[in-house]
Amino acid sequence: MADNRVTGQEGRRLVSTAIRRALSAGDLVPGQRLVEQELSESLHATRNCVREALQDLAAEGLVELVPRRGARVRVVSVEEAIQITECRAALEGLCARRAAQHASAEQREGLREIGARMREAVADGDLNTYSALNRELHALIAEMSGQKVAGGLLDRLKGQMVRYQFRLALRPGRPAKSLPQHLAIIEAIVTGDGHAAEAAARAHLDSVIEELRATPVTEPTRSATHAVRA
Amino acid sequence: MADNRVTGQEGRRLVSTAIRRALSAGDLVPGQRLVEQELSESLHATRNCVREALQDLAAEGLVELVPRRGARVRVVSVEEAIQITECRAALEGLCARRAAQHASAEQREGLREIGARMREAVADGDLNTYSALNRELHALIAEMSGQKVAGGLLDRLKGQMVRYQFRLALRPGRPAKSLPQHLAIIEAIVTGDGHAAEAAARAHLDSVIEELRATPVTEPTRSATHAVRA
DNA sequence: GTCGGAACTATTGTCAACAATTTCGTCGAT
DNA sequence: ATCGACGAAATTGTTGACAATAGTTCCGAC
Repeated sequence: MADNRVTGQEGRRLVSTAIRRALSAGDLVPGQRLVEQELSESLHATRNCVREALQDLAAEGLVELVPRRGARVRVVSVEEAIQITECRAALEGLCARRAAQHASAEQREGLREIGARMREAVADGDLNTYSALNRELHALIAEMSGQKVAGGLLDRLKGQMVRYQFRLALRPGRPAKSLPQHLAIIEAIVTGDGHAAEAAARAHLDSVIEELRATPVTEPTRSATHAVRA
Repeated sequence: MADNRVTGQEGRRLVSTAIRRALSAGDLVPGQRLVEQELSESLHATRNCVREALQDLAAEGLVELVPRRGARVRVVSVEEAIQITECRAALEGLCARRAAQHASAEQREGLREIGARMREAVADGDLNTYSALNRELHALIAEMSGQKVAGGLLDRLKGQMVRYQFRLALRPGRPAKSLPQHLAIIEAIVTGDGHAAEAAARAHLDSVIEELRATPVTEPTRSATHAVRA
């Protein structure tokens, strides 16, 4: 099984997840070219696989596909990141409201637990755990709301934000600011106050927007030709 | 140029728009199979074109792509249509608010004009015109808001609703109910009252949800194999 | 008559070679 | 030195044939 090239629709999925991973790991930077042959060699897949995987990623808004000129990692400007977050505010507000309205007792208990663990993580200064809990919280709220459509849209939007989310989480003082916001969302949902839950979710993401506004402009990063690890 | 088959990325676009059109015209019903060869013949395109177009449509949520089993027109349940409309409410609320906040004087004037024409169309009982103005209004608000991301998501969501939108517009008494709602949205945006604009947009779509709830269940429509006109 | 299975058909998936296009470097003229 | 034209290399796009799979029909045994 040394150089058995991956193929078919399975390979297509493998290739796209490999690129996705490389993207969120920072191995691929925005603007970077994605050459089909290079990828097919480094990932041991057929060019066809790679091609189709790139189409999928383009449909998700992760790469930009210019005809006859190949694929690039899509550059998400700060302005666009702000707009994405505004959409997230609207959609997560919806999810929070619905979650508050009809969540089971166990689900509410689960929320409370995540809140407690978040408090702990921040107290311990454990950024990684806090970041993971953050994702877990937002995902749980989306699931609790029963809003599958909104959940799908949110996944999409978050996928396009990987770079910024990474950057924001590392900001000094960020956890101290976001923790109470998260706790407020949890409190409102547990209490069953839909209106408050929506307001809290919106307030949280408005704060993220504030943070984004203070983001230094990113240089267009034209070069950086490097491979994706298999 | 009788049977010069369309090809390439241009053909891909042509095929996908042809299918889109057939879909919203009702020539293709939910659940219907889309066989690559049939389509390539009726649309004078290569199978490759059709294949790629189908991928695009699947990415937009218009068709369902089952591996080794081909493409079908995706069936959108009433429940899902409701969820889609809830997302629309959240996103159009955002757009209305932003439009109210920073729209130019000419844009506000344009809104007012659409409102007047809507009134006329309803008074004349001209359903087609009213329906067209409806789409125009929503599109204009999205554009005025400057929210490109939200606009893109909304286009996507509306695309999945074609069948229901068609059905709802024909409902007796529907225009009489929706006209004042549309006028309220316009009024709030023209006035510059973001909060009211958001509330009005939401109220409008909540009313659409009410209407959807009163929709009879659609039969799964399994058969109906018919061609797409070129 | 019904069930199971075997051939057959219809349909999608894959590939490798070829075509077309862009990009980059080189060379010559001004 | 700068600019433009030309050509070579790199890269994407396209095609048609073939492989693999799902669906269907038909036949025979019980």
